Amino acid sequence: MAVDSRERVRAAAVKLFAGKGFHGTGIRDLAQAAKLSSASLYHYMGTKEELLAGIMRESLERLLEAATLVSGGVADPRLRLGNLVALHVMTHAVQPDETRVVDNEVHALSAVAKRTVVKLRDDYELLWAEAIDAGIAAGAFDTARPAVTRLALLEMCSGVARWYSPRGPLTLDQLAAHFAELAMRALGCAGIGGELDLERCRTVVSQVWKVKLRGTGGPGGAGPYPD
Amino acid sequence: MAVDSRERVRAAAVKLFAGKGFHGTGIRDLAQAAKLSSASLYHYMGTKEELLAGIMRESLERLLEAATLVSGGVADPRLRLGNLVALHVMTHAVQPDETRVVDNEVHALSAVAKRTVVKLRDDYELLWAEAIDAGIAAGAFDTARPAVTRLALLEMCSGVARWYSPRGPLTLDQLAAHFAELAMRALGCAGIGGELDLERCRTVVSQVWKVKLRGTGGPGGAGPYPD
Amino acid sequence: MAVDSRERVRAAAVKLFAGKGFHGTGIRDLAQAAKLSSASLYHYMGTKEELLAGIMRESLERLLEAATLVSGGVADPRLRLGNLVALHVMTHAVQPDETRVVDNEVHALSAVAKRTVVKLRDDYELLWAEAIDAGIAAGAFDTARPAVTRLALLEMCSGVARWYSPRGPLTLDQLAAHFAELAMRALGCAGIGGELDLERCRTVVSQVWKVKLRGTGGPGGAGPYPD
Amino acid sequence: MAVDSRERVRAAAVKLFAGKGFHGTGIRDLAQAAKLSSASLYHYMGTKEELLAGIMRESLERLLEAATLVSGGVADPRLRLGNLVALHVMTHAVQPDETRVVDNEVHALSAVAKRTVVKLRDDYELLWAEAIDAGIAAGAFDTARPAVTRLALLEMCSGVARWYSPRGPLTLDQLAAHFAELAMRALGCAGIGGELDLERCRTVVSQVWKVKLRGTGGPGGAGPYPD
DNA sequence: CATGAATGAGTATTCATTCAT
DNA sequence: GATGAATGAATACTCATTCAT
Repeated sequence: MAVDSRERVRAAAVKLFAGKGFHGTGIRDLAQAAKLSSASLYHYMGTKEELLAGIMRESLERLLEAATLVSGGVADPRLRLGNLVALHVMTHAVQPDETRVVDNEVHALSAVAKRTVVKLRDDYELLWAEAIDAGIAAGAFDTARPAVTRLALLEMCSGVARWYSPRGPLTLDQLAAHFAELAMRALGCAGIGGELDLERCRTVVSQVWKVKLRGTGGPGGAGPYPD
Repeated sequence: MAVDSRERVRAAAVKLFAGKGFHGTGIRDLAQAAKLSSASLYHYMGTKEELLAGIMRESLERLLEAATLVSGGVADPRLRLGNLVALHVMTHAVQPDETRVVDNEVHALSAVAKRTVVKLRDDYELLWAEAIDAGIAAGAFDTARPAVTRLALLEMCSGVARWYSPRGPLTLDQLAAHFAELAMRALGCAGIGGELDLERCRTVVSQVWKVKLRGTGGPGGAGPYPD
Repeated sequence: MAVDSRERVRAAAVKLFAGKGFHGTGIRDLAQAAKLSSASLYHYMGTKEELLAGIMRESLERLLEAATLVSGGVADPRLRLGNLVALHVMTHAVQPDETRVVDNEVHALSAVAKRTVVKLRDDYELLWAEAIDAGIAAGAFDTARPAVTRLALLEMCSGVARWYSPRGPLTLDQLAAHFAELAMRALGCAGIGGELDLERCRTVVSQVWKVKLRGTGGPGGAGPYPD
Repeated sequence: MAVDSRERVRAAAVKLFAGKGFHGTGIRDLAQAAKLSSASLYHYMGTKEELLAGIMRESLERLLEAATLVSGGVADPRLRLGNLVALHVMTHAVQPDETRVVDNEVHALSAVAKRTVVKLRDDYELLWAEAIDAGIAAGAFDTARPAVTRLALLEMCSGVARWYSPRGPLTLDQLAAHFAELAMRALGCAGIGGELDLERCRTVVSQVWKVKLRGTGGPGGAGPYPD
């Protein structure tokens, strides 16, 4: 029961912070969404800001762990980056609320908490940077401004959280593959889509976030974006 | 004096809404930033929400006008999209606060205001969609999922507002050219950078936003992002 | 405790609204009078206007119920009106704050609440109108302008709330009897004072308003009005 | 022009204070109704409270003067009181806003201003008291509680300001005559309506308030109260 | 004569948080 | 574990009033 409540609070916070922003979400909103009184809320959380910080830290830790799992030991920089892109896109598609909170609510953090979060984010981006640099060093990638390109690709992939719908025409794998292809093109590198380990990415996302995924299952109907 | 104050309020709101979010910005913050008492603020604005809505509407109207100016009458879809990309990137680089407010604070709008803003955004995106569709129809572009690619590119370009610094190593033109190149690659289309009318984009941004631009001037020193 | 506070808030509101008017009473005044912080006030009320509307509605419902109790089943229109007058006067003497709020603060109500209150007031006045009309039809009453006379009598009786003091020389019964006599004279009808059921009126007032009445007890000393 | 504005302010204040109460009327409401900016308002008034006090004092002075004019030198107490009643009713019918402000907004006055106003009110009521006492002494009036009866009659007559409409079926003279009759009945004194000097009352009201009256002209159509 | 600009103090209401039960 | 009660501080916004122009 306690665990249940704790999770309900966490889940409510993620959804509300994503939808209305940290400052736009009141403690009463949280209580209502978690089916608890606002006083009871405080059995399961510290302050509202600690709740936010916990969500962000945990989300980034999961992303970082997942990224390590899908990129570690992959020698080919192209595949390494491809997996990173696929994972990032899948994560943002499957957990849009968590990722939007991470991406949009840093400003609401205290200086101390911000430091932690920014550090995690930097560690994560380093994986991308290393893959890109390695690809350039190996002559596989071609881009005049690696850092700019990295930022461009990260933003492109993070944007998925803002528009992807699981009820749309794309499966997770199709989505991830398309973005991996876009990334490779951006880096001047012909399609290696067939060699991506999408299943591994899916499995990792599923494990790290403890969610079930519909896998490669077909589309679920007309979504909010046309194709 | 009145005009001055009105503009100070608007400018303060843009900066604060961008930095701390609409709900994170108090009327006292606004007053302090505008060097006015909180009561005096109300000589120059309606409600706080109307202030936000005004900023968003005006920003989108300017973007839409600018986009029409740089894309209208450009027959080649590649050049048309290239100009749209360059303009979008320049706008987000030059006016990062306005564009971040537009991109991040829609949730704070009332239903009525939201409708207006979403309509403007849709009109704007239509210009991109038409250029991409025309490019595909003409055989110039190659992408399996035009709509997904469009969203990916838009997010990629909008992200510029989150990290670009005018004090960094890239000039506006270099930035815009790089993103145009990324877009063309994403659409499977060889570099046409040389034919982009970057000067026209710069002029339009400058006029529409009534700001002076450093033009193609060299880099200003080390920025917050490495290259 | 909760009930206590709720009642304290209601009682404070009645007294203050009566004395200084709705708009003249601040939320801080209410809080102070209810011995609560202004924030705590909101545990026991909705908005300030809902508090007012609740007071007015409840007061009118009680008055209407009481009037029905003392006039229902009384065949003789003279006695029926006499009882209505006695009840009205007693109510205004015993609950001057509630009745003054009802009589003076309608303008502070929102359109919706106003409708409800006016409807109740109309229902109540209908009892008077019916008794007067019946008395005329029966030849017991004689007045050229029944509607005008009704309004005149109502205002005359309501005025009691503005000047009567329980510490004055008149008991409730004496007051009520005097006004019943005035009403009968106004309707050209010889004194029937002896037949009025003042005790029933007193009992009904006492029950409906849940107050103890000194009954027919003698005067308590010199009051604010001379006799 | 100045005089015009001053009168517009006064007129606006009377109407608004009567309709929404002193505390319910903002300085901006006054400015709008007087077609002036809120700053300009202060060319024609002191503080808002002084404006109210001025209105109340002046209204009471006019009423007192008028009452003196219609009752002075009238030997018969029945006629004297009859004239006072007729004048009071006419005044409340013709100037409902002024009289309602006087009757309802005393609580908004400062202690000093309240003293003046209460003194004037007492002086005025003394005229009624003297007439009633004289009538009793002369054996013309019969009432057990002269003071209570006086208060009852005053409230009855003042109520006219709350419901009379000049567009209703009663002319001023009919209204005044009816109330004089009610008063006489209340005082146990047969009809002396025919001897009332209604024309004199009308003239005095007209002069004192500087208004034109439709005189005894017929009814203007269906009004808000039936007869 | 008229007003836009300005504001300190105030408005009603909500905030996140604590605590006794 | 759960919550009704409570509140100091904050919220967005309005008040009556002044004054320079």
